[in-house]
Amino acid sequence: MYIPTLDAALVGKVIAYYRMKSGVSQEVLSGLADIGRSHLSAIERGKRKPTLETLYRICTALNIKMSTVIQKLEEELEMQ
Amino acid sequence: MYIPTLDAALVGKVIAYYRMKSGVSQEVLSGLADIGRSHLSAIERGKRKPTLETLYRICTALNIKMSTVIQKLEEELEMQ
DNA sequence: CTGTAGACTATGGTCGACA
DNA sequence: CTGTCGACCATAGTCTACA
Repeated sequence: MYIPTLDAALVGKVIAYYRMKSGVSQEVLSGLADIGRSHLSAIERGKRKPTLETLYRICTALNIKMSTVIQKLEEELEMQ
Repeated sequence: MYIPTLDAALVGKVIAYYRMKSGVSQEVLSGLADIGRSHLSAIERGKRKPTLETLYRICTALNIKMSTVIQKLEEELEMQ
């Protein structure tokens, strides 16, 4: 069973979408979620994939559910 | 804004739940998901937290959606 | 405000062996 | 079948600085 790797660009796209929807900058979000700003930048650009922990912190800071973000991600994945 | 760390034990509990529901051993699942068995063992016991990538591989191998697992996790988190 | 880069640290992940 | 350990390697994540 071959499983393709998770598309980092899609993950970043979805996270950026919800951040912008909340109208907050990377700077502010990274501060709220307590993660490095340059790292958040890398995640949104698909240069890095977050751990579940990091996704959790981002979602909590944005006051949205992880499942909401994951569902959006799954929709994007299906479109590929 | 203080965000508590994600409870690794809960994450492991949920993953173990869905693995057992599928009736597959850690050995088989780690093989299907192409991740190390000792690492899967550590995740289920809450000794380590997976990356989004790893969760994705596990869910794909179990033929379930990540969002399903995340929702279950969120239910558990709310109960705490 | 965001992208990038470098240097570094922490931890996720692999593999083999054994209870 | 699962837990654990040790040695390693890979990459997530931090921080500073500058375009």
